[in-house]
Amino acid sequence: MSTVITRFPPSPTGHLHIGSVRTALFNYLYAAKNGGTMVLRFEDTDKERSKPEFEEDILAGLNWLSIPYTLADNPRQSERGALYQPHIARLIESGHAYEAEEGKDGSGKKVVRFKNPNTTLVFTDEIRGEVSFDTTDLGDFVIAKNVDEPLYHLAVVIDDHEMGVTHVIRGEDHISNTPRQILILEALGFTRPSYAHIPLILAPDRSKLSKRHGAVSVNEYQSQGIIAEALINYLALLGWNPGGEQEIYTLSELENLFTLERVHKGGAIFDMEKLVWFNHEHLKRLSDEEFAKRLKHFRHSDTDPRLIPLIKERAKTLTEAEALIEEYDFLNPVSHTVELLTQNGKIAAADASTHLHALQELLGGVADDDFTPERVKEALWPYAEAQGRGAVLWPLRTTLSGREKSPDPFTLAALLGKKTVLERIEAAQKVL
RNA sequence: GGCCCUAUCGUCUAAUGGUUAGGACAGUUCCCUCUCACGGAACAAAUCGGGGUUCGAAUCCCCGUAGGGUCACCA
Repeated sequence: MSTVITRFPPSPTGHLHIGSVRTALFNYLYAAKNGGTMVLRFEDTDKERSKPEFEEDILAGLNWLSIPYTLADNPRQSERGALYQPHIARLIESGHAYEAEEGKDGSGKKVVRFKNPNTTLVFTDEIRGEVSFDTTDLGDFVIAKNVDEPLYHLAVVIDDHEMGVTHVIRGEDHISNTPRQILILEALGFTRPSYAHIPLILAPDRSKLSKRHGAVSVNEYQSQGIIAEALINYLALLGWNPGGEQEIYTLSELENLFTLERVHKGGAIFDMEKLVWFNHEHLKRLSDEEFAKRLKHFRHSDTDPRLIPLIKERAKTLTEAEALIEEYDFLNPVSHTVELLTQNGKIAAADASTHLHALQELLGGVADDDFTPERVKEALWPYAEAQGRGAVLWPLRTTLSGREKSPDPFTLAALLGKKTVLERIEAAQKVL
């Protein structure tokens, strides 16, 4: 059995699309699982729409996602012209194709058409089983603009053959292209690769996912604070499932589990909320150091390491993390209002003041060099229990944070240090 | 419209002839809790319809219906 070679052949006519990413991922996973490789080439025969910047964008996206690929020799179809010419000539010579004088502009230039044998063609799809077509419906389709320039179907067949592609795994939208390509490939005497057509990713209205439905390029998800691990995990499970009830997978786990047999036949709707859930799960699994690194890369500035655990627990995306950093400015001086300290009057100002005074005394008993959340809690808890936790802890927490919402007061106290804590209590007392 | 593909909770899915049809996201309720977050528990929610085959069908077959894809000198 020959080495498995799969392929990812994007046309550089736009940013790396989320659907393309999943196709690339499935191709990579299949190759990895079977000890093969995925080759990448650019199908840029459409000269008007193909742009170098999109090639770079596609490569950058794959790198960001850590999806490995092998760049083909002469990866651009536009630069492989010499390779196609003999095949076109051979097809004409053998009578499988002919030149036809019918330029649509009436200029008299000649295109090359494939001589359709008008038969029934059956191929086996690894996901769908046998699929049959009557090729008569296709007519004598055009396979080259002229004797030197191949069109998509011809170029694909020749490229796949030259690159030793054994498995063609692509979107369901290519299923009706397959008979044409098999016809050409057999006329050329090439061996048929295995085919697998994976279901499409759908918008919430079940139509093909496109720009009008929101983000479709990986860049956009990246800039929304989605991390690569989460996108990979989510996309892998859209239209495929290894069975069982595990949801969180790493790329290397997926490499071991992937099989085409378990790929679905029906399209799947893209659900941003579930992606965000996966993102939060993967974010929580990052070490504090790694989280800080990602965050730095995302917002281009450092974050106080003491804040990292607090943010990691709360932010579902790096964008949310960024917003939380703005919000969690506890380390800077805070200001107090009576409304805040008394929970809008729910707690009597006099009581709040009394409690703060008592807490001040208790905190004085905690050693400066042992000012941990646990120690602080130990010192204050009995008093809070006795006096009513809400009445005691709310004023303390708002005193320390200056905000309605924040982490708990013990964590904050340890974060700020004993000296600052006592200063803030003083300041709050003055307001009350 | 022709051809092709598909069909389990709102969404992603498990169950490959025998389960009270399971899990996850979202939703609701409750617990934990000074707030936010985390965590825990529970509730609600599905086999597109009709015929077969079978002791037994979400699962196999047929017919409908619905959705999608594709019909370029684009890829």
